[in-house]
Amino acid sequence: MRPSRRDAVRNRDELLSCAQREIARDPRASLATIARAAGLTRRALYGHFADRDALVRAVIERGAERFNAIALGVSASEPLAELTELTTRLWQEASLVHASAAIALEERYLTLTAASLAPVRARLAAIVESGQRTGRMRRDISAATLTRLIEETARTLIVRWDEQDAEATAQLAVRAVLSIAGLSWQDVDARLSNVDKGEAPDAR
Amino acid sequence: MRPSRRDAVRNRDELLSCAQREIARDPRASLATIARAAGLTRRALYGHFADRDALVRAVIERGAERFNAIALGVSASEPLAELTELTTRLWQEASLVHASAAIALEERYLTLTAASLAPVRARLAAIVESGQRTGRMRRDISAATLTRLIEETARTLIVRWDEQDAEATAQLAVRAVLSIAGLSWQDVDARLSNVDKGEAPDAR
DNA sequence: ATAAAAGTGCACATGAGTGTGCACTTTCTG
DNA sequence: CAGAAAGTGCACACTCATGTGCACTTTTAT
Repeated sequence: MRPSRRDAVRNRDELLSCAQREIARDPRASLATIARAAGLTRRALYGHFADRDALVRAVIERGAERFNAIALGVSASEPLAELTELTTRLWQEASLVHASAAIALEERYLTLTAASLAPVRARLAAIVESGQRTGRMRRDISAATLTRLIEETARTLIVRWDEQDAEATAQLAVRAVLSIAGLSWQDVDARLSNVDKGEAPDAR
Repeated sequence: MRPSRRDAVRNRDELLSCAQREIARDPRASLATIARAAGLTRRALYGHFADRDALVRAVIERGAERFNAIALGVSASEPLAELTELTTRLWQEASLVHASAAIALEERYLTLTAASLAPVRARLAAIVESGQRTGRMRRDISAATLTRLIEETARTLIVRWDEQDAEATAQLAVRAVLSIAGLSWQDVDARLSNVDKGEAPDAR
C-alpha cells in the first residue's frame, strides 16, 4: 500500500499539460486525443481522473495557480507601465489564456474559470482604478467597463493572433491595449520606442 | 409537378434564420434544435437541405448578401466617420456577426466564411488606407495589420457583449474601434459628443 | 375537390465519444 | 527480487447526433 509512484505523478502532470494544450487547440478535444498526446491510453487516463469533468476542473485549477503568479509578479512605478507588463506576461502564457478562454465557452465551467481568473482580474481592476485616478487612462468609460474592455482586447489579441513573429505580435497586443486605455497612437508609439525611460507622458 | 408552395418557401427561410440564430447561440446546435425553433420536425428539415453541411453553407451565403449590403451602405465624408458608421451598422447585425464568427471556428467553413465577409473587409481596408493617407489614423501599424486589428476589435465587442443596454454598448464598440484606430480618448469623446458636427479633428 | 407538395412519426443504421469491467503485462520501489 | 502500483487491450453499454426509408396526414394551389 505504498502511497504513489514517481512516474505516475509525472504522467498525471503530463496529462494536465497536454489537456491544456489540446483544449487550447480544440475545446472539444477527446480524451483519446489528450491521452495519446501524453503518451498514455485512454483507459489509463481514467486511473488519474474520474471523468472528463474532473480532468477539466483540474486543468482550470492548475491554470489558477499560474494566473495568480502572474498577478503577483506585476509591479511597476506607474499604471500604464503595469498594464504593459501585465499584457506581456499574459502573452507569454498564451496557451494558458487560450485554454481558459476555450473552457469558459462551456456554461458549466464559467464559474470556476472566472474564479481562476480572479487574481488577474483584480490586479487589472486595481491598475485601471489608479490609471483613471492619476489621469493616465481614459475617463469616458467607467472603471468596471474599461477593465472588461481591456481584458477582452488582450484576450482577443492573444487568442486570435497565430502569427509567426512572436516578438512583433506581443508588441501589437501592448499597442492595442494601451490604445484602448485611452492613449493616442503617438503616445503609444513614443512609449514603446524608448523603453528605457522610466517616466512617461500622461494620456492628455 | 407544380414548382413550389409559398409556405414551403417561408419554412425554408425560417429554417435559415433560426439556424443563424441558434448557431450564434451555440456553434454546434443540433438539427433537431434548429428545426424545432423553426416550428418543424428534424425530418422536414431534410426536405429543404440535403444535410447539415448544405444548411450551414446556405446560412453563410445568406449572410454574405447582408454583409454586401452593409459594405455598400457605408459612405461618409471622412474615414473616421465611415469607420463609425461601419461599426454601428455591423452592431445592428449582431446576430449575423455572431453566427459568422461561430461558423468560422470550423476549419471546414473558413474559406466560405471569409468569402462572405470579403465585401465588408474590402470596405474596411479602403477606409483604413484612406485614414492613414490623410493622417487621421495611426501609422505605427501597417494598413493590413490595422485592418485586421479593427476587425477583431469590432467582432469581439459585438460577440462578447451581451449587456441589456444596446444603445450604450453600440457606442462602446465605436469608442473601442476609434481608439484602436489611433485616437486619444479625448478625441474619441469629443467626436461622439457632437454627432451633428460634419467635420472632425484629425488624430494628431 | 383534388392531386401534388410538404410535413409527421416512426424505425433503423451509423459513427463518435464516454465510462466501466476484467484479465493481463510492465515498471517502479523498498 | 518481490509485490504493488500503473498501464494495456479488449469488450461492453450508453448517449447523442446524423442521415435515410416509408407509410401516413395536412396543406396549398389550381
